[in-house]
Amino acid sequence: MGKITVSDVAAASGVSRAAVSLVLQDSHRVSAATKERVRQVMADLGYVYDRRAANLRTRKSMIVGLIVTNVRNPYFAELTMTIEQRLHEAGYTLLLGYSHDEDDRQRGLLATMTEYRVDGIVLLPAAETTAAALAGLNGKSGTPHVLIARKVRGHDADYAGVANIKAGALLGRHIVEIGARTVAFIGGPCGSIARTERERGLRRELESAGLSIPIENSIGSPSTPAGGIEACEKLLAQGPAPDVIACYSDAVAFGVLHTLRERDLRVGTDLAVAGFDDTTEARHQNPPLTSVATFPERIGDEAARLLLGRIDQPDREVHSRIVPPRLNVRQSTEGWSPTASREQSKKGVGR
Amino acid sequence: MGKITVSDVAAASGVSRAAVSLVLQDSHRVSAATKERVRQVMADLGYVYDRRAANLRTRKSMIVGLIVTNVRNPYFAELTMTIEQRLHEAGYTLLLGYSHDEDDRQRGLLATMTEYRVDGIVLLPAAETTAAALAGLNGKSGTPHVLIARKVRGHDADYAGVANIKAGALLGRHIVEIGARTVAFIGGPCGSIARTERERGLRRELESAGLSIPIENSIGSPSTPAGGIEACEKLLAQGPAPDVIACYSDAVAFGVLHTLRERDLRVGTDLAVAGFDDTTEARHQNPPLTSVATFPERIGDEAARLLLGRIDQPDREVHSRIVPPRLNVRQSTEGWSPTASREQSKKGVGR
DNA sequence: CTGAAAGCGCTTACAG
DNA sequence: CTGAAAGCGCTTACAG
Repeated sequence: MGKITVSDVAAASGVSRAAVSLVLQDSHRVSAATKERVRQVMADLGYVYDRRAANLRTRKSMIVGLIVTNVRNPYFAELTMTIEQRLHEAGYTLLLGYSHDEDDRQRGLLATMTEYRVDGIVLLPAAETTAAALAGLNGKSGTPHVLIARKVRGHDADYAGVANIKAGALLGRHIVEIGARTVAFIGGPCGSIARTERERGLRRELESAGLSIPIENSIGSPSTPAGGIEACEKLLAQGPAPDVIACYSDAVAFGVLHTLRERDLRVGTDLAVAGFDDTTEARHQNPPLTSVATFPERIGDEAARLLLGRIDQPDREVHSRIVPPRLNVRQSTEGWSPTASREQSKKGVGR
Repeated sequence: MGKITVSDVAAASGVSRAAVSLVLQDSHRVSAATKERVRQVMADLGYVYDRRAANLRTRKSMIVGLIVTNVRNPYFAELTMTIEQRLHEAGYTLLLGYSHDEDDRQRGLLATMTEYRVDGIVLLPAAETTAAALAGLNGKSGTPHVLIARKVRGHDADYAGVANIKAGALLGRHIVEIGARTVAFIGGPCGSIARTERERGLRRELESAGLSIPIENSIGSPSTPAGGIEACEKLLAQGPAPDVIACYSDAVAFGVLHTLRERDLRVGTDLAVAGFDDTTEARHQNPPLTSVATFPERIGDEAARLLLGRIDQPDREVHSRIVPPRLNVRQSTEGWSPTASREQSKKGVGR
């Protein structure tokens, strides 16, 4: 009943412990006959390999840490799935933690993973992460790691993410093209680089056409439907709805659509709404939601590739992989036009 | 640059390795002064505790394995988040794997986790899991584990899940009450216990009111929006839409809503649609979706509790925690009535 | 192709 | 309160 070890297997099959270890690794230094015999003994005894011991000895762990803020967000769920898939293919198992966007929690998870001597870490940084909090990862006893989706100012590390300024600009141009005059940018964590960059791209294109987003029309929130509802209500409380509500993410947009429905504002007619990420749910909305695709599978893929590369060559130069976004136009903006909207106003709808 | 170990710390602080170990555990057998000195040395040297070595020695791991099929499904995402939270609070770290509903993959993950000597495993079994595939978990060198969401026929283990028959019955009664005559049950993995049970409860209530679900109106699919679209198209190809489409899950229902919209069938007027799980998205649909809540947070909570109990007492009797479901009625069924629907048919809408 | 010995980095009695 | 010794279960040169 006590755990069976290589020693037990060695004794029962009449070979040395080293020989058993070689069988475990399917070494060609052991005859086929011996291998078979030893394996039979293992099966009979119910031997189970102990990777912890093996890893301690070989100084590898074949474990990678994955820290994300939250997986209720389908975008992060997709990212997580892809990364697990790629690292699994490379023979790694994942140690998982959710930071809930809390710096303390993230710090604890990083410490734990370091103490387990993971071979590498994939980190989607909590919103307020400082370079100081990650400094330990780059020190002499650091851990190979890659940041995803959010960069951390002042922290030099491999990074995979989407071109957020470009993403904002794509939507900005589209807004100009449909002839909108008034625009709001809603949702997303206020300080975050991703939000800042999307807004910057958006404003750049709008301004080149003489449009702008009044400061009170840029409203942050958590990147969730609930956040979208809250931000949208704040926006509508300020005055008449703008021509376009650009949402930080599809998740936010879902909440916005909900709120607008409750107010009997017809999306795609009375006003236009768009999101970012292009989740599956976006095209299943009513009306289907215009969204800027940010390709979590590709980002996950690049992140896994970067990490494997760095584990292999810890001292190589730092790389960034920036995935280009794509605008997918759907009914939620396509249906809107300045005329249609103005007619509505005349009929008194829209307020 | 070579890794700093307890020996290095001991040498640098002039105490024995045992003493350093005791400091690490904050033992009262070491004086405060010594502790402070040793800790200072650790900080100066950049010492990082090696949990693998410690765990090897103490024969614990403080790691729990979590295997779920997929986390794109928001229901599973919520379950995962809750379990991580509870186990984290209890001091455990999670080893994660996605089975993608594949038996082979699941088998591999279970083997890996066993080899890492996890203290326990939380398993959301792949759809086709057999008792034989899990037999190893119950053997003499087994691992404490708990099954969630899906039972496995013939495998005796702790289990946390929702009362699926009851859930089906709740929806069945509601369907009878709104006066529907024709019903379909759409989506969900065909062989699975969850689907079978939800359908059984549904049929029981319908039959007690003289209604039934024709065999060709029970159509399986993956539990995703895409699965819902596929199953719904199959259903509509067979003839006129039924009064009610009961969907295996909200995920399936989202696909069904999408398909019905494309066919210009008005949900909540021409016909009724309902789902299971009551995800946040359900109440943000247009119209808001009637759904039977299945409380993933509560199931995750119970699962964590069961696992911790079993890790503590490996030989205790097997427990099941069955969470009662709740029906949340919304516009997608509430708006429908036999009359409204009949008027539609006369106008030629609905085909 | 095989065996005896050392060691990965920790903890735990045990004796002082 | 501290130290010397053994050991967790594996692998890796090294010598045969």
